[in-house]
Formats: sequence, C-alpha cells, structure tokens
Amino acid sequence: MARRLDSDIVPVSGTRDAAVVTVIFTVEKSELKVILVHRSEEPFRDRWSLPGGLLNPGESPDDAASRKLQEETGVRDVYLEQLYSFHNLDGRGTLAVTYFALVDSRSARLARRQVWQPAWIPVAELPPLAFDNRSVIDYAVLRLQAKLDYTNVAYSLLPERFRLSQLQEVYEAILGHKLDKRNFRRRMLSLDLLEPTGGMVAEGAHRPAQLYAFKERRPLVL
Amino acid sequence: MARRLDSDIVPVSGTRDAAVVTVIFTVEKSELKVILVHRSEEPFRDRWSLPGGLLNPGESPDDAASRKLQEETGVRDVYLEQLYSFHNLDGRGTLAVTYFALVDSRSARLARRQVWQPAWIPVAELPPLAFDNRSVIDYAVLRLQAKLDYTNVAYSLLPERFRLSQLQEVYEAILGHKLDKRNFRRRMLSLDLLEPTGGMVAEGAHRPAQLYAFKERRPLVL
DNA sequence: GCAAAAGTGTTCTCTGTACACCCATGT
DNA sequence: ACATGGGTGTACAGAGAACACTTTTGC
Repeated sequence: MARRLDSDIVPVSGTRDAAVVTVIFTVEKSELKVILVHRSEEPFRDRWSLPGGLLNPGESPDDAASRKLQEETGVRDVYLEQLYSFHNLDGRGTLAVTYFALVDSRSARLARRQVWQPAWIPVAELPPLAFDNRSVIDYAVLRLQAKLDYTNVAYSLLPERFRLSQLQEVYEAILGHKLDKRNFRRRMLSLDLLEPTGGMVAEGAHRPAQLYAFKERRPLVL
Repeated sequence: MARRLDSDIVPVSGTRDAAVVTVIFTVEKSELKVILVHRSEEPFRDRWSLPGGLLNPGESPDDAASRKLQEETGVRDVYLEQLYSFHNLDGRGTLAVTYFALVDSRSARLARRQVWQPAWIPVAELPPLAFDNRSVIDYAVLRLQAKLDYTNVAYSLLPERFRLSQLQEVYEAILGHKLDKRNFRRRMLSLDLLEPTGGMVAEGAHRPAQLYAFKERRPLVL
C-alpha cells in the first residue's frame, strides 16, 4: 500500500488518527444530563471529558460510537446521530467524529471502573472540561433542541409507555423552560407520532393517567 | 508514539486514510449545478465523481476543503460548510469528510487539465456517478434548501449587488419550483438580510430595477 | 374534604399563501 | 403602441401562544 510507505516520524499524507467522541444525554429528575468521564491520565488528568476513543482497525465511526455508548451505559439501539467532525479537538491533530445519543436513564447502567469512571452530570452545571469539550456539548444541545420540535427523538429518553406529563417534563428539561400543558398536548397529539395504549396508571393520590407510546421507536426522517 | 509502532500491514489502531469531498454548487441559467470531475483512473474510470482528495499532512479538513475548492474554481472566501462524515465512501475504508460550497459562477474559473477535468453539471440531470456520490449530492441539496429559508447563504451565489428578481431565480433553481413574486419580496425584505444600494440598473426594454446587497456577505448564525 | 395530578376550549396574533394589475423603459 | 420585466396590496387560512377551571383519585 503506497499510502503506508512513509516513516514513523513524517506523517503519512492523508493518514491520521481518527476518533469518536460521544455526547450521551438523558433526562433524570427533570434535568438534562450528559455522561462525563473522570480522566485518569494526562493531558487534563483529573478533569472531566466526554467519553471517546480511537477507532478500531476497520471499524466505522458509527460502529465505534455505538460501541462506546454500550461500554459506558450498557444500552444499544438508542437514538444515535452524527454531529460534526472536528480537527485537533485533542491538541494532537486527531480527526474526531462527534455523536450524540439519547438514553433512558432507567435502562442505562453506568460502567464501574477503577479509572475513567463515567458519571451523569447536569448540563446546567458543567465543571471545567478537558479540551474544547464544552463547545461540543453546547452544539449537541442545540441540535437536540432543534430536533425535538419536529421529530420523535424523545422516544429514546422514555420507557415504551409513558404519561404525557412525563413527555412534557422531558421537553421542558431539554428546552430549559416550562411549557403550557394544553398547548403541549394539542401539539404533540397533532404531530401524529403518538398513540394511546389504552393502559392507565394510577400512581399516587390523584386521577390516573392515560399511557401513550411512540408509534415508531426508531429515528424518523421528517 | 505508541499508536505508530504497528507494522505496515496490520492497520494501526485509530489511524486511517482521511479525505475531503466537496459538493460545489452554483446557479447558472436558472439551473442548480455542481462540479463533477471526469475520472481518469480506476476505480470508476471515465465516470464522474465529486472533487476530493486526501488530507495533506497536518492539514485540517476545513483547510483541505478550502484548498480543493480553490483548485477547482479559483475562488476563495465563499460559503463553505461541513456536511457529514462518511466511512468507506470509496470502498477502501477511507474516512471522508464532506463539504458543500456555494460559488458565483461569474467569478469561478474551472480548472483546465488534461485529466480529472471538472465541469458544471445540472443537478437535475446527473449522470451515473462513482461510489455513492449520488446520495452525498442529494444530502447536500437538502441541507442547502433548508438553509435557504433562514439564512443569508445565497450571498455566495450572487454578485455583490443584484436585482430581487435575480435572487428569486436563485431561490427557484435551488428549491426546484416557482415562487410568487410578491410573497418572495415581502418575505426577503422582512428578514432584514438585504439593503437597497440606491443603485438602479436598466438592462433591456423595461423599467430599471433597484439593486440590493446582502448586509453581511459571510455566514450568519441564526 | 382536601391535596395532587389529569384533562379540556376559546381567543388572538402572526405568518404563509393565493391572487392581478399598473409602471417605466427601449424599440 | 407594444413588449418586457419591475413593482405593489388585500383577503383568507392555519399555527402558535396566552390563559383557568373541572375531574378523578388516595388519604
């Protein structure tokens, strides 16, 4: 392969380190949170950063992001979308393809490790981050907010069946402000993404709620 | 660097070929066109494909796209936006970062070469393309159409000063359908992106037209 | 009977769309 | 005078936003 004939020192034309970085969101206790990992090595030792890593040989970025997501949370088959590719996000000339994912915190189980321990951190209270990870998160939040209005992405943040008030909490957490209940319900139902399941749930000293489900629990191209 | 200790044969973890692919648009004679290059080598010899190439050592994808754009058209400082990153677009496991650019065909000068000659091809009449370039173009067109509604991207397709009817032609070519003149003008002017220059131009047997300019001839974040 | 969440309608404003005629000029 | 593109206004429909009370249940 001609492209690999160069030495170790001189970078090979067109060839470079490639990595994925994942912004993994959930909504828990009415807060939008992301997974950050506690860095156990330099650079930025003891700071927090987004989970990520180099691609395996022959692995596609999509597959690497999916693998990373599963390593950190144990979940698969959730909403996962490519965000943007950054050059030199790590100060070492790496080409980083970023992704964002949406997971239901009830089904996620954070990895338990001695090092590089992941944790759910509220987006509203981010600590100082390694590299330029802050702007990656900001960008991911903007994309998520935009998608929320026209797609069914929220399916990936909720159990299969849920109350409309739960859905509204998810929306409020992501958008960062309260929504009017009547307008929210009318709009959601008019989008034709949901269907009533017939099931009701009474969980407390109040009127029981109708349970709804997304008609499709997979990404929709709208 | 531990990541470069592996042999020539076994792919190095995280390291791979990286390339850019550019979708360069213009509007000419009321048609939306893209630059395609006539392939002079295998694979897909004698087919058409999007301009692109491997990154130079240390070069960022943005810089490479900008360079490629200048190589093909001679223009700089036009609208250039990252689209999406594809794995294996070329069947050789390369990581390809795609971009789309908008150029004014009046200021572009297509490269003249013996091989890999570029040409403007109407998007409505694409020939069979190499690799999966067709879907890249389709995706770029969708992005362009979406951006058109809310941003000033069209500045990059027109001379500094232009008639509103020219702007409307550009919009119609990109959207693929006719627009109502009165509604188009009202909407454009209400977006507050344009300003009248005071200049008029008479070019033919009819009433002279007011000339407008974009307030900003650079990407706006809206 | 009271606390707590579920559920429901109407009004107003704004935006997008449909639609047709007169104006200024060159020949 | 006529051909050519420049320029203008109004009416309707649909979407989003504001806004408050009744219902069902557990305790």
